[in-house]
Amino acid sequence: MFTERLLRDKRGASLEVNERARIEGAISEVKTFGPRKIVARAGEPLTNSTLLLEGIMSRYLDDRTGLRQLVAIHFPGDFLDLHAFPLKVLDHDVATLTTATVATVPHAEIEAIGDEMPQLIRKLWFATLLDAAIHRAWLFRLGRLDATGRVAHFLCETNARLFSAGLSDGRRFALALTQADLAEICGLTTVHVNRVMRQLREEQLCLFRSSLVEILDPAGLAARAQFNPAYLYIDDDSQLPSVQRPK
Amino acid sequence: MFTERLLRDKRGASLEVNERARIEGAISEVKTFGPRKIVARAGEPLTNSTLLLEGIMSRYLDDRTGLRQLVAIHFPGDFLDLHAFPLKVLDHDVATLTTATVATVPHAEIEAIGDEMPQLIRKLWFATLLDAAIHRAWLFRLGRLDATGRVAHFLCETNARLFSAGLSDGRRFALALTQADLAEICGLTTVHVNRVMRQLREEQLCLFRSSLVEILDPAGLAARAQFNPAYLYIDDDSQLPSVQRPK
DNA sequence: TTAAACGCATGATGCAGGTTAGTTTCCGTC
DNA sequence: GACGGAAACTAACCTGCATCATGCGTTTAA
Repeated sequence: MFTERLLRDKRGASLEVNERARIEGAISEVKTFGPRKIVARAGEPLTNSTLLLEGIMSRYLDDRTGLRQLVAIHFPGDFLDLHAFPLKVLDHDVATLTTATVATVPHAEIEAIGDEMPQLIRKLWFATLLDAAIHRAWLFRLGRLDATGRVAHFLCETNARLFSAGLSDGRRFALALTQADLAEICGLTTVHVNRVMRQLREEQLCLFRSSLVEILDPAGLAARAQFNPAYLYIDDDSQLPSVQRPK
Repeated sequence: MFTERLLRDKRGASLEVNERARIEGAISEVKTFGPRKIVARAGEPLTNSTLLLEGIMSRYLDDRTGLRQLVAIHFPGDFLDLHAFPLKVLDHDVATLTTATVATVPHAEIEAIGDEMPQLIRKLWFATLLDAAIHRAWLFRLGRLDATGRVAHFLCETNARLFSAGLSDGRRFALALTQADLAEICGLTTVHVNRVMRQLREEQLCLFRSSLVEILDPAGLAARAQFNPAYLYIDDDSQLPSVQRPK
């Protein structure tokens, strides 16, 4: 039950029953954090990794003046600091955004899995590379899209990820983030995110109020965002909007 | 000899003699590409990964109008598409920037290494996560630094990476990139990169002409860039400039 | 029950960086 | 030594987003 969303519908990396059992057996603890709590700090040696069961968490880097840039956002089913297993020490902080429930997996257990089940280790490797692919999409977003495109791209991505986790119907989903969070994701100011949201609303592309996102025009939003979900490696993404669906 | 720079001086992941031998034995082919050649395209299934021996290569995403965003740049010693082993298909293009010599490693060989040498697979995993850590630093760069900071940050990072590969003395290094390349890395226009380079020159921080970078004021440049090399996981980075060296 | 804090909304103003349109310098090659 | 093509560099203009400020409704906590 803890792993039902882990790698769900991920191309070529979905977990077998025995693999899920092995990971569930490796869990040492399940706990809940309040909202906006720091879970791990950059530079601190880690001996466990964290599987997110419920809530939203983030990974971020702060600049000298305290301005924050999120480098990743995580939803239920994400193994959010699995990369701490090979790296041992992280280069960023990890925190909750909402109240969040997590399962803890000791690195010693992952090490054992490496010896016992090479195929499963490869799937965990895959999971960390999926995060890297998302990093790359974020780089494109920050480097080449304007403010409206960035927010639209994030909303398309989030819809796709939550859809694949069974948490979006493809158009509507709960998202307990503030406009300030969006700003820290998209490299903008809160003020400007507010203007962008109004614009998306006025163009009848998307609504976002009281923690609910409603995509009115999936194709239009994807076009505005130049969004193509290929980088999410979802098994069947044909139901998801995309700028162009090649082949 | 092909692996002398691979994971060199990387914290806790340097290769043992037998591990290097295993990887060298896995190389199926060594070849050279001309400058600005596409080596792999997004969406294309791959059965080999590529170890860069000489030259500079890039990974990038293009937008609808052809504007390009580099998501990674690679120097000798980098295993530049090792992530293609678990992922099988890439989400971005791979190309040379200069003439480049590469060694090809079939995925079947990596698979075999997984069964034989779990420790070595973990180091290869580490190598892909190092790329992800660099992605995160690039996200910070694009999201929170101004144009001058971005270019300064890239130059500090490149100095550190080349230093760790034995290709920079810590202040001066060869870098056969154009200002247009810098623009595609930093999410700027070539015109603006040119302005920034002049500014760095006038502030006596850094020179870049005829493919040679000379850092005049390492501490000043690092400060302008808010650069801290921790994310590069270099064994001993104490000789590298940094904004603040904690502890 | 009030006040403080937070999230959202909107307006005015300024500047960093984009855009367009060049010129200049440095190549290699015929 | 003339030609062509890239890369580097410059200048004039314009705009998207940051910055600063203010108000308002709603939640939190004292």
